[in-house]
Amino acid sequence: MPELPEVEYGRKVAASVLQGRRIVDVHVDEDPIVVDGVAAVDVERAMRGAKVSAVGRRGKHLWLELDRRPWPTFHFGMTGAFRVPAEAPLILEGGAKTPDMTWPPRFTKIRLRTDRGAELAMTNARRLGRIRLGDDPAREPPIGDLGFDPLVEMPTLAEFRRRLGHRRGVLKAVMLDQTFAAGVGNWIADEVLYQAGLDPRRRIADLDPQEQRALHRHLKGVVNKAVAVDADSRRFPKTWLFHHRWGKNADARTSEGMPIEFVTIAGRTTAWVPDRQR
DNA sequence: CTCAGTGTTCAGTG
DNA sequence: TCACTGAACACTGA
Repeated sequence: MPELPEVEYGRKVAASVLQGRRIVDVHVDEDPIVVDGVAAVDVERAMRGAKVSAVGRRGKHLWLELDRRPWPTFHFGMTGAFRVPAEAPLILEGGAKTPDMTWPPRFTKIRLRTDRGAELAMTNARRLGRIRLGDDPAREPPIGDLGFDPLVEMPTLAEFRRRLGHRRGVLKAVMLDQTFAAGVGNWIADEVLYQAGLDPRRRIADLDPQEQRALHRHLKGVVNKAVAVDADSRRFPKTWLFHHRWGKNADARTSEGMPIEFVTIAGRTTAWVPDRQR
């Protein structure tokens, strides 16, 4: 459940179960997603019996704020989600055609239960996710190294321009850089550049003030809108590129009938509309 | 059998 | 130092 809006939805799901509750039982799989010399039992020990005051998020990272240290942190990688029973996942994992409503769901890596009997699971089909422990995760790497979070700490236009001034690279690469804007991933980067009317191959240093303003406005706009609808893509505006970018069809077109091009930039498939992006 | 994918990191090059 | 590329990680279905 990769980008900022999907992770924010995961934060809300976890908070709905955990906030103010005590974790009475937890099972963590011994799996490569548990890293940095941490064993599954270490994560279990950190969580079992602890009371959760809040679920934090910055960019694509989540953590549990407990009444003792260390705190567990979570990253979903290319796939993954926090799940609760009887609630359909936001994104289908493992190439599923229909929502997996079994419990525990396929690809579960962590399961826990609270003093109210509520359950939460973390899934991670492709196992590129990460679980760590930290004494103050928001300030330690990797979370401490992140740039601004566009949902909760979107800079003013003046500050945004100042930060752009420190960057070289092409637009798409800068948008994907987590030390610039935390939580922007492949589809958000493309959506923002599409709405801002900017060619993803352009150099950041070549933007004029109006183009900088468009980038600022649409970054804020796309993230806020996606979060406002709980990252449910069926409720994204019909005009968004998002609805037409998947599958890499040679004849893919926007809602206005403009052809969509697919190129690789910064190592990622980039969907853009030459008729609209300069 | 091959390939790509809503992500990150690391080694190597310029 | 910085920008950039390609590979690696890991899994699944088209």
